[in-house]
Amino acid sequence: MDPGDVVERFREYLRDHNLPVTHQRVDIARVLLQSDRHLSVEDVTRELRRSGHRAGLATVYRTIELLVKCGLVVERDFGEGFKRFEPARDIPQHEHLLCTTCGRVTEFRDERLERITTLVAETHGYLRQRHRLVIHGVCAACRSGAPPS
Amino acid sequence: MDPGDVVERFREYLRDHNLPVTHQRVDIARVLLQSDRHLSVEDVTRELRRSGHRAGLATVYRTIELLVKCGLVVERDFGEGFKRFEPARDIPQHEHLLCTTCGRVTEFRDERLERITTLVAETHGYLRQRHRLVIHGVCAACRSGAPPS
DNA sequence: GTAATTGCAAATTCTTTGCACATAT
DNA sequence: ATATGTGCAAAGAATTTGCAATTAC
Repeated sequence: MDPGDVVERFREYLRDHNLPVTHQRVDIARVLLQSDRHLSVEDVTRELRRSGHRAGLATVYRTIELLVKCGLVVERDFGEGFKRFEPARDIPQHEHLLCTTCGRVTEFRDERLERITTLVAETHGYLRQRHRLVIHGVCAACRSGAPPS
Repeated sequence: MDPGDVVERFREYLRDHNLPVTHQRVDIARVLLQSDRHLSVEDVTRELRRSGHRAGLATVYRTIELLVKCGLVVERDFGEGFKRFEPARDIPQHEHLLCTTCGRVTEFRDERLERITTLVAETHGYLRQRHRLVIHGVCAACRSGAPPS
C-alpha cells in the first residue's frame, strides 16, 4: 500500500468518528506510518522535530494510542523498558530479529512457527491465540565492527 | 536438584565472592529459588512477608540482581510492564505459554526452535545469541469456565 | 573494628492524567 | 459557537541510587 494512502486512512478514521483532524495527529501519523522501522516514542518525537514539526509528548502518546486502536499501528515490547511501534503492514504475522548491539530490528516470516506453536499449545491444553518470537543476536553490520547506529 | 541445595549454592557464591551472607539475601533467595512460578518483585515481597520475614524493596531488587548475575535466577519480560523472575532450573532453554485470561505460565521445550532460529538468524546475517518465544492463549482451566486464579 | 549491606527516601525512566487554553468543524 | 484536542506540569508505576545507620565476618 502507498504510504500516503495509509495516512489518508487515518484521516478517514478520524472523520468517521467525528474526531478533529489536527495537524499534530496527521504529522505523528505520517512519521509512524511512513517509517519502515520500529519506532519508540522518543524516535517519533525526534523525527517530528527533524521535519520541522512539533507536538507535546502527551499528544504523541495519545495519537499513537489512536493509531493502535484503529489498527494502523502495532505495539511491540522487546523488553527494552519501553515500547516500540510499527505500521501494520499487510504482513499478517511476522517475527523479529533484534540486534543486541545497535538495537536494529529485522523482520522475517516462517510458516513452521504457526504450525509448531499451535501444536504445542494444544499439547498443553491451551487454545492458541497468537505468539511472539524474538531472536536476539548481533547483526551483520555490528559483527563487522561498524559503529552502532 | 533439591531446592535447599540451590539456596546453599547461593551461599557458596556469596562466600566465594567475599560478600556477606545476610539473612535478607538468604530469605529472598529461598523464596525465589524454591518457587516453581514466575514471580514479580511484588510477589517476592509478599511471599517474604507471608513467611514472617521482611526486606526493603531496594534490597529485594539488589538481591535478585545478584541471583541473576550468578546464574541461579533468570529474568523474564512478558510485556506486562514489570519483570518476572524464575529459578534457573536444569532446563537449558525453554519457552512459555501464557494464559491471556488468568496469567498462568506453562513451560515447554522444543528442539526444533533452536534449529529454526539459528537458521533464520544466519539467513539474515545475524549471529544468533538466544531467542524468546511466548505463545498467548487460553489455558484448559479457563476454557472450561473455571474462575480465574 | 571495618568494610559491605540495609532501608529509606529521593531520583530516574517511561507513561498517563488533569486542566486551562487553543483549534477543528 | 462548541465540543474536542493540545501542552504543560503533576501524577503514577517500576526500578535505581545516595547515604546514614546497621550488620557480617
